[in-house]
Amino acid sequence: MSSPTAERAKRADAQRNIAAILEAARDCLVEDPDVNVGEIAKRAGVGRVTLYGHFSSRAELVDAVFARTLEDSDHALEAVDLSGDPRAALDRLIASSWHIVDQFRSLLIAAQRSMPQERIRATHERPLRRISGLIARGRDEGSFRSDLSVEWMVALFHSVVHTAADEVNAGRLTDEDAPRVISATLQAAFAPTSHM
Amino acid sequence: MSSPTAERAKRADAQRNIAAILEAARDCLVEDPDVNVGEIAKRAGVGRVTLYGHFSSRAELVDAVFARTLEDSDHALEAVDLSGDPRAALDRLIASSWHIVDQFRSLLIAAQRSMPQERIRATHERPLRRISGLIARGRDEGSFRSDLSVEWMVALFHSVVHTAADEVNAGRLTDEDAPRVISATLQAAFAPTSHM
DNA sequence: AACAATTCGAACATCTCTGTTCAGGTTCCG
DNA sequence: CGGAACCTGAACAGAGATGTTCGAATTGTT
Repeated sequence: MSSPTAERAKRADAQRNIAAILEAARDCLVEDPDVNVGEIAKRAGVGRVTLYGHFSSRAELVDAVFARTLEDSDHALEAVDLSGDPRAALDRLIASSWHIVDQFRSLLIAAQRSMPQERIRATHERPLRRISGLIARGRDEGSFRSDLSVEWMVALFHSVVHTAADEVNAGRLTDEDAPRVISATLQAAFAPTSHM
Repeated sequence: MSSPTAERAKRADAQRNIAAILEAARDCLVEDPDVNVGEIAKRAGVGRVTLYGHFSSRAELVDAVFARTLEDSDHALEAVDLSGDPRAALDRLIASSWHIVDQFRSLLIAAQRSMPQERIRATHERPLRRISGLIARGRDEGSFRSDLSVEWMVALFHSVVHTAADEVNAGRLTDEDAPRVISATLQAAFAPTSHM
């Protein structure tokens, strides 16, 4: 039954350990982007050697955690209704994106230190497309300005949400205020220019 | 003549070397925030031991380079006329800040990896005050919106300029377009809300 | 029960970087 | 010119981290 190329299914305990390692790695990396492999193994309740048996290098582990997190995030974003008035949709997207970014800010830093830029970008592709799609539609319908490139507006979206996360982290902004502030900023930045 | 607390003046060759090290360190850190001490010494045309004779640790050297760069930047910003229409002043400030941030983006990363957050913030104090002052005045005069905190607007200023630098670095924005895009973004984000 | 897959810790090999020591040479400064 | 300050390269010590090897024990699968 097993095709020549298909690897034999892992044993149950191996699968459990892999899952535990991924979960522990995510937790550890969120706390400290420079956490070492030993710490991750310990938190996963597993020997360091076992970890290396499943992930041949630290970079590979970080990549796996990062990719999986982006997948999860994209799945969460799938539930957001992006139809209707683009401005309202933008607010909904902000509300949902905010917590995700805030939560995994440190994980992104870890990724930036061990993964090539293109790989990080590629991993972001699907969530990026959601934002990009909404912005493009908003422009077409005249709800958003057209004198700035979609790419820039996407970058701005990212940037503003991230900045809010940093400000919360620094104690200069509260958790509850963040979505409102982000929204007030982006809605103004995206609005069509009056004098055209 | 030398007071008890005053250190004896360094010898001329020592002063030259210190200057060479600072300059080399700035160049190296701009190219690679993780550059090692040996590389910096080599570029300064000096032995590693000599470097450690003047800076007792890598962190101290990074701090010195960073502080000096911020000083230089602040001095450059001093020439910018921040009086008159706040909107026009903002544009002038953007034009001047843009190149500085673009140039020393990598240096900031190096600082973030070896200096405590408060120290980085403290080093930014003077340039930060310029921005903050302009924004406050613009708000008072009704040129800028008042429904967002000055702190947030300052953070946004930083963030947008930085994002532009990243986008240029990634090839998604050209060097010449950057100031215009930054300005178009910030002016919109700072403008008073119409429906108040 | 038997076999293979998996795990374990401890030890090992390496690498890279930081920071120090030393002994001898060079440069400055009065 | 004489002494102190300074520089030098090489070598050393040490901290961490990654990744590997080993033999023995354990656990899943059939």
